[in-house]
Order: sequence, then C-alpha cells, then structure tokens
Amino acid sequence: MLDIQLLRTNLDNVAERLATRGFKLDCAAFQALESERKTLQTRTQELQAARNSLSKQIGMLKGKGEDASAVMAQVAAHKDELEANELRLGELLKAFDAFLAMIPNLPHDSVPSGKSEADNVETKRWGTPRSYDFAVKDHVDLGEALGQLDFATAVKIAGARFSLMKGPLARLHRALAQFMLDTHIDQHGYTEVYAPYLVNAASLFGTGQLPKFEEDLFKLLRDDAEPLYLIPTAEVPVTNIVRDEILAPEALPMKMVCHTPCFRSEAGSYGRDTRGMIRQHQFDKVELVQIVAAEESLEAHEELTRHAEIILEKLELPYRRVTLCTGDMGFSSAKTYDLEVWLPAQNTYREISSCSNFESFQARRMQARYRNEKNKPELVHTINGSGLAVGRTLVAIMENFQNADGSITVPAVLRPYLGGLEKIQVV
RNA sequence: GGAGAGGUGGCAGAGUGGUCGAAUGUACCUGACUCGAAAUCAGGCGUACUGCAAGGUACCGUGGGUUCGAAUCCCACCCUCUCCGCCA
Repeated sequence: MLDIQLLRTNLDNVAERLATRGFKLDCAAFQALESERKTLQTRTQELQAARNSLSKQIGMLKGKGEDASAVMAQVAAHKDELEANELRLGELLKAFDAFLAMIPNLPHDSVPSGKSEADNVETKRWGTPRSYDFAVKDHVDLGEALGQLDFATAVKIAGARFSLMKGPLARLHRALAQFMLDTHIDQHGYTEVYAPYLVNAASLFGTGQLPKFEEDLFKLLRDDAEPLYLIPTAEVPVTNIVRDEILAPEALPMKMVCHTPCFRSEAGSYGRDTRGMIRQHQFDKVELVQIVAAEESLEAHEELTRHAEIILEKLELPYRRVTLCTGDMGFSSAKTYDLEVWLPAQNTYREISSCSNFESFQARRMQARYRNEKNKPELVHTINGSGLAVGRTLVAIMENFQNADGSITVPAVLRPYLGGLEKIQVV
C-alpha cells in the first residue's frame, strides 16, 4: 500500500511512475474523493467537538441536579446533520481504503522502464550450458523412462498440474530442499522457520495477494470460522510474523529461511507450461525473507539475491540474472531480480527464483514497524526471494545432468544427502 | 463434539453510562544524586488523521444498535484461553 500522503502531495508524480508499470491511476477519482473527504471530515469533526462539549455540560448539570433540557435541545438541533455526515464519511474512508488497496507499488528509480518481459534487462550470466553429443530429452521423458516420475497417476489421484515422484528422484527432490536450507542456515546466516501452510485473509492482505489476486489462491471455506487459504508461497506466513508489531531496533535485520509446499490455482494460465513440472498446483520452495530498517533494504536485496545465486552455483547450474522492467514486476514489488536457470530441452533460461524488495509497501499493509533512532515507530522494509524453487531446480538438474543412457548424474554437493549416490538410473 | 472464561496502551492489569484516551505497576526516554553504575527522586512516555499553532477528531477484538453522552448497556460476528471427549 502506498502512503496516502504521497498521493495527496505528489499525485501527478505518483501517477507518472505508476504508468511506467502499466497502471493507470484514476487521478480524477482520487481528487474527487479527497476534496469531499477534506470538507466532510472538517465539518464532521466540528460537529463532533460541539456535541462532545455539550454532552459534557449535560453531565455536569445533571451531576449538580440542575435542568439540562436547554442544552439537550442544542445537541438535538445538529443530530441529523452529524449522523448523515458520519455515515457519508465512513463510506468515503472505505472507498479510500479500497482504492489504495488496489494500487501497486512504485517502481524504484533504478528499475528499467518497459512494457513486458521482453524489456527485462539481463545483467549477469554464470556458467556455460553444456553441449551434448546426443539428443537431449526433457525432464518428463527422462523421469518417466526412469519410472520415477508419473503424471498419469497424479492425475488419477488429484488432477492436472500435480506430479508424483518415486524412489531416488523423490529422494533427490527432498535432498535439494535440505541442501538449500543447510546452506542458508550455516553459510548465509538465516534462521530456519517452520510456519503454517494455511493462513487467514489478513495475512494475505498484508503481503499483497488480497484483495486483488484471490483467484490465484486455494480457499477453504469453513462453518463458524473465517476462511483459510493455502499459502502460495512461504513469503506469506513468514513475512506476517512481524504484522502489527513494533520491533526493537536491535531485532533488525531479521533473516529467515523457510521450506514449504506452495499452492497456486494457476487460474488464467490454461495452456501455459502444461507439460511437466514447471507449472504445478503444488510445489516446494525454500524461501528467504529479510525484515530490515528502511535504509538497509537496497543492500539487503542485493545480498539476498546473491544468496539464491550461490545455490545455483553450488549445483553447477548455468543461470542468468534479469532485472525486471517496470511493466513486468509483481504488484507489491519496488524492484525485482529474477534468476533464470538454463533448461537444455527448452534451449532457454527459465525463472527459478524471484527476489524482490517491497520497501515499505507490505509493511504499511501489515503495520509492521520498528523504533528508529528517534524512538519513533517507522515502517520496516521487507525483502524476499526464492532460494530456490525446489521443483524447478529438480527439473534443471535432470535436464542439465542427463546422460546418453537416460541416467542423471547427481551434482557433487548433493551426494552426501543421497547416501553417496552418484547417478540416478532405473532401479 | 460438549461446557465455561475472556479480548483494554510495549508488557502486566484496573475500569459496569458523564472531565476515561483511559488508574496503577513495569519497561523505555530525560534530568538530579554518583568517579561511574545500581538504588532512589522528579518529569516525560500509545497510534493515526487534521491544523501554522493552540488545539480538534477517531481508536479499549470487528461490525451494528440504544443514548444528549458508550471501554462500560444490547445484538451479531471473529479470535484466544481453560476443562471434558476424540485424535496424529
């Protein structure tokens, strides 16, 4: 959520910056709401002040046993106007909230402007894609030939966009998550977190998934209780740890890592990535979250992105870093780096991690603050990124480390997690 | 599933219709004392909106209602806790 003061004082500038990300701010609607609010709020508060002081007089008169009917008549004279004003003001303030809740974050100045994915800027490339002296297979063909990846059975059990893994491949998947967690905990200084996979609407509002993106979520309706949602990412429960908190300055920075399954309905993505494990309703992800003081967030964002890159490097997976342009960024983000891993079967780089700095956007929605040097509550900045998406990492390993006979070489750093296994083959 | 209790400021905890935005304690900040600290004493200390300022307004789980006036009364909802049952 943006600071409403910024809209009041710099509306045109805000509108311009939002336009770069393809959002058309309805300035006229805002100004109409704002001018009505200002006069209405002033008048309402005058009436309330008068009522409060007259009511106080009534209390004093009655306390002394005197007649208060004259004063009561005075209050009654403005009763209808006050009630009408309060009603209208309530509606206006609600309209403001709804208006603000739908406005995306402002892009950081360093973000390249652009309309779509095509305008993203590649800023780094690591590793050289291997060359193969045989026809490469994709992970679906590889996994099914190994008898360890089975989409047909997953469809029977649950439906489209689910997968079933068995044997060493399932173990490799688990090993990946363990390896990522261990690296971030032992080498990057993160605290491991285990968090709920079901969250309430307030948490999803806090991180920006609600109200705008409800159709992307799996929702569980309950009798006699609020609905719960399956988390689309660990970002939601972990970032919301600090919702409605005023943190002591020494509590920052908070660096947390959390491995969870993620659930996305993928509504509106029919026909995209329907083959294989790239786009699933359920996938595992190791998520990095940092809660930092405002002036630290730019640097923390770089650091966190680097932590995700190191996983790819340890796994010997070629990747590139892309700075998302203004038009391609997520709703809540001020700046996003995507890490894209090389997939030989697709002969292209595909997103495997997305690292974003939200600045105070989520913090304002969450009311997450810390006490600054002046002991005043100030909004924290939030940063998160995948470190990494486990399912897609598995896909990348299968495709990049495949051999002519259809076996898959296990990257050296993962072997200790697989009892020393060097190669995944038919069992 | 059954029964009960409760939601008040950073925390603890008073407050059952009228100077209550809220006692008190604690934490925190400032000052005094001290070589320094502790202890003690004095003062300050919620959030947001609005105003140049003085000040004003709102907020005691959420939303309604009663009233001249609601933290306090009524209704609905949400959440938490305790006991019993069931259960990984």
